Amino acid sequence: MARTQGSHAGITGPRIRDAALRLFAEHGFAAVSMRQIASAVGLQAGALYNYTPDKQALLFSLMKEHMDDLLGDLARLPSSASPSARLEAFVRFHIAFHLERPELVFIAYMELRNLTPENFAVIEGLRRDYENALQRILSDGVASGCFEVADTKLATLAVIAMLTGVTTWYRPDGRLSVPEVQDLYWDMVRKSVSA
Amino acid sequence: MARTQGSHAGITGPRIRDAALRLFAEHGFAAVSMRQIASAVGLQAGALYNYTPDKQALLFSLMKEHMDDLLGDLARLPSSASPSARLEAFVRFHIAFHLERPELVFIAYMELRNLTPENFAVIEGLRRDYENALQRILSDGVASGCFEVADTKLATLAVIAMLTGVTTWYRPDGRLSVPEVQDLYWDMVRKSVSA
DNA sequence: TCAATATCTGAACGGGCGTTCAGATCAACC
DNA sequence: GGTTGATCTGAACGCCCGTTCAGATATTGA
Repeated sequence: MARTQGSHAGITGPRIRDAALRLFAEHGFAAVSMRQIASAVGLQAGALYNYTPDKQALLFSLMKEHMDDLLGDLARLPSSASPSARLEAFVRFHIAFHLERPELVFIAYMELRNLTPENFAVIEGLRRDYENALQRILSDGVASGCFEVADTKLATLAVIAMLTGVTTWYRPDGRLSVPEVQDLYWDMVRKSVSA
Repeated sequence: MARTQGSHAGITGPRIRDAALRLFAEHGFAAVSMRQIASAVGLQAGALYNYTPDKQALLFSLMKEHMDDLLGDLARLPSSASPSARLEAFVRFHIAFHLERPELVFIAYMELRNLTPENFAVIEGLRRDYENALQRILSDGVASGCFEVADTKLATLAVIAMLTGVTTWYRPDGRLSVPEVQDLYWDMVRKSVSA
């Protein structure tokens, strides 16, 4: 027998993932070469193919894991509270989650068109699951009379777009802390769907 | 003497611009080659260089003209009305303008990182001018008591992000007309900044 | 009609691309 | 300590890249 697992596989794999994440976020998927990724990890390009079947799979796995994390964490939010409390929890969660991983968020939004049609369909389905979770909250709130929203689908997309925009300007060393940002966005969202 | 102007220049130039616009929007700047653009216009790649010094200038001119159009049209909105009326006009204008040119909007948001630092600074400056116009409206409204906004800078970015998101889902043959979309977004924005 | 010149072609330049693979290297188990 | 197999190198494959430019082509003013 020999090694049951590659001795470096457990280290090199994540390092490749991190390098690809950083480079894709900075320059874009199409503008980053496998040789650049390999160089960032201290490898030759060929060695990458011990860890990914091809460049496309590298992008897809980053986006897929990101969406799985997003939906997994979302599912842990309390679902029995009032629509207003659930909406507040959603807003605060969305902001915190996205600010914790700006590079993944950037990739997940910008590189959709670089996915193969099959991979795109998978990510798009997960994205829709996420949107549906918010739409459910808004619908419940409208049904119970605590929200007044003319079109829950449009409101869902509007709220998500507004919240996700935080990643384009927030800086950890900036004027506002994360809780302050959460408070400010929650105040706007709360009013925008209020009766 | 000979031709005072190239007989095709007035036709080929815009055709190159349009092809580049379409291809950049569909595949991304980095993923589109000069040969693809030339082929879409029925030329060899070398001929493009009669119309643009290089690929970067092609991207920059698209984005620069887009921002100039945006700011030019914005300046035509009435500026003497009440903050509330000015905000409504801004919201309706932003939606209509962006839905009329989804490809340019897409490029202007997605390809910023493919600009040279100098070109990026120019576009970023114009973008800030646009944001400042909205922030002025919000500040005036806060000063006159008709708006209640805790942080006008954050609210500015939040509103723009929310409105621009319309381009990611709106389809001309979809469920909602442009005026309906404008009404729905204006309703949400109005409430989100209300006192 | 013909000279002038705007426009375009076609080939070339040096270089980088994603991917493959034979063989070198090296760590873990017997 | 030798064997095994995971890991990696280095070279190669065919192809495409942005850009340049000499020369062909096309159109207009004279």
